[in-house]
Amino acid sequence: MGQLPTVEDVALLASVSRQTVSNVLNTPAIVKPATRQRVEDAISQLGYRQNASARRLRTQKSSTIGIRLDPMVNGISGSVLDRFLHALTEQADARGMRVLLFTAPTPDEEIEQIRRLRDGSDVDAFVLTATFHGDPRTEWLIENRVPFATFGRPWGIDDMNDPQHLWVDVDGSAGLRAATEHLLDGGATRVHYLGWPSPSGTGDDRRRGWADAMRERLGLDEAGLAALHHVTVEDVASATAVATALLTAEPDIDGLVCVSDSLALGAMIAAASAGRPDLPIIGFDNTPIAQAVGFSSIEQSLGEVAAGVLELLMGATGSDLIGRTPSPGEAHRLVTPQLIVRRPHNLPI
Amino acid sequence: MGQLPTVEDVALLASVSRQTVSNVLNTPAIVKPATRQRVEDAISQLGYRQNASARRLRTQKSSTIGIRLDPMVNGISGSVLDRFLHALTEQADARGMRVLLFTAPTPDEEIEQIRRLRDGSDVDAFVLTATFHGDPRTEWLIENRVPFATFGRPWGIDDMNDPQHLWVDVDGSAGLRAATEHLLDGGATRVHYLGWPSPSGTGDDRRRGWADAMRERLGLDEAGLAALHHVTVEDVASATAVATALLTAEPDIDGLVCVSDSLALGAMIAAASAGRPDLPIIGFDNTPIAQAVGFSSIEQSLGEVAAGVLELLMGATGSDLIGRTPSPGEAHRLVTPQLIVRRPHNLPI
DNA sequence: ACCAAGAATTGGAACGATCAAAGTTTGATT
DNA sequence: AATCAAACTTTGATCGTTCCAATTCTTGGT
Repeated sequence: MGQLPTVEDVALLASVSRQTVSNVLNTPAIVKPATRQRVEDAISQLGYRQNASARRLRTQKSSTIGIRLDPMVNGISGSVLDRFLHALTEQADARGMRVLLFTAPTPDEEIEQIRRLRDGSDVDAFVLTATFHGDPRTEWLIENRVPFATFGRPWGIDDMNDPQHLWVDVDGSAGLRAATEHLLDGGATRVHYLGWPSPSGTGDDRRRGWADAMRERLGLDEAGLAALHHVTVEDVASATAVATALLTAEPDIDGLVCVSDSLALGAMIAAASAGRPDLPIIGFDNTPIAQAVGFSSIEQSLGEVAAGVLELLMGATGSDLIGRTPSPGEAHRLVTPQLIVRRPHNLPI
Repeated sequence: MGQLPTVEDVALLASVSRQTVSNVLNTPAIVKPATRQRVEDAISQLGYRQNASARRLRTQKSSTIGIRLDPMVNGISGSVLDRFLHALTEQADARGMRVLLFTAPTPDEEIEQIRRLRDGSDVDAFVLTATFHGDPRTEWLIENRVPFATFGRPWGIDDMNDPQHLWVDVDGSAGLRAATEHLLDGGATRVHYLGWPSPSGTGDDRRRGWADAMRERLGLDEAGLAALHHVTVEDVASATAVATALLTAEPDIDGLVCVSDSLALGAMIAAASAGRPDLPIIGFDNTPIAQAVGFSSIEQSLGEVAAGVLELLMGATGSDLIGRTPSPGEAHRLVTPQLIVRRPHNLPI
């Protein structure tokens, strides 16, 4: 039980050279089947395992993806990043990649961290989350030719189609359209929307899904939409207050779609409190809270997002980082979320 | 902008040898201050960064801690692991360590993953979470001399004081005692407890805090305690049902402490629904849900837990993994959680 | 049988850092 | 001034792997 076996040991046992062992490991196709078998036997007999550090030193690749653990992870929607992380780790593993975490309180310090991890050849590609308008990180990454992909599209109009910026995002608009149409199909006609203050890339996109559905199905104009549109910040208490006012002012409301589960929870509380426990309310993210309290919500398939990110970085089935030249149409991916319908509610009647 | 600079380049610029540069980096104390300064200038002038792979290959250490991303991460308490991960990453970084993620659906597959990461010298210590009674992982790790520490104490009586098993845990008993005493101080006398079915290491420990406080303050005997003790699984809907029954059967209840925020949420819903919106309810974990809905909860200081884990693995201030011989009394750490009091509730009145 | 062309395999060098041991300078002591 | 110890610097070897160029082995056509 002394030293771990090396390629040398395997080669000796299989009566071949180091390089042949290496070939079996890296390019098995060029090794004659009989030889390959002998080497593989030796490998499993010795319990040999490639030394990652040596391999990385030689190849100058780390087979590691870096991702920042968002400090804003708390809050009801925190579990989204969590689930994404899980899916990413799992799928990266299947491609022989590892996921390394780091933290940074600000975008600038994140860039500094990225530089450190990169220069130390600790990480060879990055995944960014929570992109925002005018994000300095993507600019820096492109400029310094660091491979990366983002979960979240860039919210500047020009950047959106930049083939150098690989991104995967969830089609929030489609999600809210589906939610709205679900309510309209159920016979509702006064479906209100509770969203975040504009401008918000994500928020405005989601609102559009609701607005489009309402326009198409009911022929509403902008003024009609504006009358059904309500705004509040991402906070349950504020949402409860706004929704309470809404319910008082608009007693004929028969459906409410929300930009997030937090707002939906606030609305649920307000509805229960106002004696409207059966008002259909739909949230976004399908967080544990939606499951627990029992309201419908729009579920992002984070597995698909993770798969998309890896595909953009590494090609469809590759296990190596792809060069930074995706064909223009292939640099982006929009994943369609799914409406999870829940009834009845669990809040007090 | 061609090659990254190496120690050689730095040495050349500073007119010293490779080794002197290495000494400045690793054991600065033995280098004459003037020389050290010259080397440091050269380093920052060239923007030199140590190559992690080379260093690891030579030293046979990866400076990396592995942690499994729990598949059970969903659920209301999921954010606990999340926050722990964040704290761990941050503090590991301060000690020059990195955190690598992996996943595994079962304990046995987790062991297999650990073996792979270890043999490839990808990771040199592991942090385990969610330990359970008769956990095969800790046994395997001890047997194979893989450095590790767990967040969560071992729930076998023998293992608890094993100096080979480093662990940090939160003193759930102290947390529930504090919560209970807070209610008793406020004048309550009929403080019920809503917990998980026994046996559950964590659950039974938390119950003990409540039971001790009630015994000491009110002189209750076992029968008296049993009458105030209610059980349900970790699920909001079940908790709502049990709490509803409880409120009907025991109208004189004037306080309820719960083993988790999920159960507390269920109880909140039941209380609001039963016309007892002001019944003081206290949860555990201080999840986003407790903040959002507005009930008191017991907060685990995950920063302290992370610090404790690293301290056990690496010594008080070290930046190297410590040998596996902690003094017997120093192998464990129990962190005291803190009661976060919230009023008023945000649920409908 | 012979040879060329391709497939399969080999040994030496290199990746960039640290270790170990030998070499040099410095400063105090006699 | 000579000597010696302590402090610091230098050089060569090494970690385990893959790359590179050279070599040997097959195979099939003439």
